Amino acid sequence: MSKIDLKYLSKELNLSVSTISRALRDDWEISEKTKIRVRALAEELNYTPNPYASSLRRQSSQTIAVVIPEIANNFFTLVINGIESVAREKNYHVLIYLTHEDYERELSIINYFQNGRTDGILMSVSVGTQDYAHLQEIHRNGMPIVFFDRVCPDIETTKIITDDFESSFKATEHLIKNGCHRIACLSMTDHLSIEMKRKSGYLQALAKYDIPVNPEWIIESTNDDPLSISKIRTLLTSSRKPCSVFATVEKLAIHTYDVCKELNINIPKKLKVITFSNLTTAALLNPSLTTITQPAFEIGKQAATVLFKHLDKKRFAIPNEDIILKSDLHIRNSTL
Amino acid sequence: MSKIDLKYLSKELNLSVSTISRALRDDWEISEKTKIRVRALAEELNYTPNPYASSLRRQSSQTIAVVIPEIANNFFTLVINGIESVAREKNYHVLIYLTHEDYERELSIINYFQNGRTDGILMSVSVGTQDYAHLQEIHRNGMPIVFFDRVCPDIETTKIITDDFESSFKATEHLIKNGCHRIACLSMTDHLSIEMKRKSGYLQALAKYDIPVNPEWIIESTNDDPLSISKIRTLLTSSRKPCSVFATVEKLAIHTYDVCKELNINIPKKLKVITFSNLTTAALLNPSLTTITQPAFEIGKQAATVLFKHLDKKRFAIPNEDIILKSDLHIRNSTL
DNA sequence: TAAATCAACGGAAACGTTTTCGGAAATGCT
DNA sequence: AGCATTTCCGAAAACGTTTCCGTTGATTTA
Repeated sequence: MSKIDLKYLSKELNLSVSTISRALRDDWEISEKTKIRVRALAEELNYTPNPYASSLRRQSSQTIAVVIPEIANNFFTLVINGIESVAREKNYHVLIYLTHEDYERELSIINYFQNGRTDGILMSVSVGTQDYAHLQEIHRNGMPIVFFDRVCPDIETTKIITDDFESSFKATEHLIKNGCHRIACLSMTDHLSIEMKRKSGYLQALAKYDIPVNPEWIIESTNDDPLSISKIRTLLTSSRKPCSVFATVEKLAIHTYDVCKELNINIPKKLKVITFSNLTTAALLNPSLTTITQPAFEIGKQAATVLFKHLDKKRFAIPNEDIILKSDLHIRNSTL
Repeated sequence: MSKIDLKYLSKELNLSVSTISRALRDDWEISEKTKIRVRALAEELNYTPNPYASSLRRQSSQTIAVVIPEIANNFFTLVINGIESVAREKNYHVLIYLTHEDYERELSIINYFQNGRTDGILMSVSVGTQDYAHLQEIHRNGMPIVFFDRVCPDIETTKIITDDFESSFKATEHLIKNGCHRIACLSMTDHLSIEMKRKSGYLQALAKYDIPVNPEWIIESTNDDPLSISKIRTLLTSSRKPCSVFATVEKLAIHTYDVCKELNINIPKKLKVITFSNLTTAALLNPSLTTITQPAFEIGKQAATVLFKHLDKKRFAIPNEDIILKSDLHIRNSTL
């Protein structure tokens, strides 16, 4: 096939290019009769408009960008599913960018967006970023952003989050009520909003039950897996070891399982484990894993919905508010 | 910020638009002195070219599309990671489209691509498609496609696959050698190339050991989870039940675990399970799951590499060949 | 020294849409 | 009938790049 564009259709039908264009967009200035003719031929030749010409002229790309730290992670894939479910309905396209938790990558990705490649951004910031200037700038320049889960609190936009403080509190309380007072907390970093909230939920629960805080049991890890594992190994072999672990991210709980297997530490007898996780196989693990599960699909859906509400009607400014969804606590054998 | 484009830069520097454009692309017709001036200002004002204008003019989008059945699946996310690792290096953007295993969706997605939105396609076909006309057509129209895992054999292009027949044969043989002759085979559909190969590996192994085939033990499922589960339940409660299960896809093995838990069937004592899977937690399951693991990241990397070899040099036609990577058999407790 | 080459840049067309503006024909109104 | 609307459509500008082609002044060549 040679390429078929509006010009070709117009030649074929003895109509002007503009008439064709309007007929296809169902403009009221075009008679029903010609609309039908045009549509018929367009259908027959399988005409599809050139998205770049269209985007250039309309100054809108019909595309949204999703910026996430990683993709081999059930939480984020479910979020993507949620986003995609509404993007598809709106006939938008979804660009996915991975920061790999790295600040430099995040920076260069955001820079890509300076010139209209995308109509809006849905984002979860990476652990590596401590400076939000790049986000501030692109937001100031008028690019709509909606954050989810790992948000940037200083930017005036909607953030879709979960009740991290409360569920961390509950999780820790759950461990305490099961008779465990020596609770370690495994987290990634201190710079993420969610990590801070989760940790303070943990601390608050300890405080409520007058349990002293042991700083050695508060582990801060990075994205470096071997390092995390060795930190966990050190923790579990120290003379003053904890009897349970509260992990703020799934990966650290999995590492804990690995280390326990290696060291022959029985879960839950010697160590109880609870974690934030969207693992589909949590119930099938040995032992089944107690999790705090975020409504990931719903998070993606809500984030996309807010963004599209703005994209549909530009007059609707994205409100500066937090939308807080509830996580579920699934009690399983790892905390028995 | 007002938008800064070539025109703005040209006004600012008293140069023509074309000179600016060429200076930024490091054209040899521009003197080093002006190049430096132009670059300096562009840098200072953080100029980024409008991708749509550029794509429209150059008739190339710097974008590749990845079409996969689903994303909440470790195999595909690892493939995406592989693809992204090379796309990033080439400064290409990655659009991701999900078919949800549905033929209609796949059709409409492929139709999106008729007009230059993407420079090439990396694809794994969905279980729902039995007619490849849409793929044939877009390929005939000159769109580069590279298939991976679930390929379309009739299209003359490169396909990145794994040694499905051999590893299925080995997997089945592994069960046989562990003393199990009543082996069921759980698969998704008969229409996918990989499913056929996996099943024939299974059949061939049975044949080698003179084990009769029991058609009731060859279950064909769909993407409908409840249906799959009920089929598995029926299988495991029938009077003539198998003593082991070979699953061609991860999800069916997980369903099997679920059903066994529900019915209190001990794995591996009453039922052995082996499956194709990229689950990160396979070793932590109860019992740990024996898997055939495909080199997913490498598959993505190779697929992207072949595509970019063509995109870099159009004279390099994508060869019509199969690139076969090896899967690994990880023997764990579920087949003890 | 005249012609030819060359380096460095500008003008304008082109990519395929969308949209503004305007105009001819058809229709409605008094 | 005469005028004002309305209906339907075409011409052309615009979106921001890239690239073809031309131009100018300087340098080289015969």
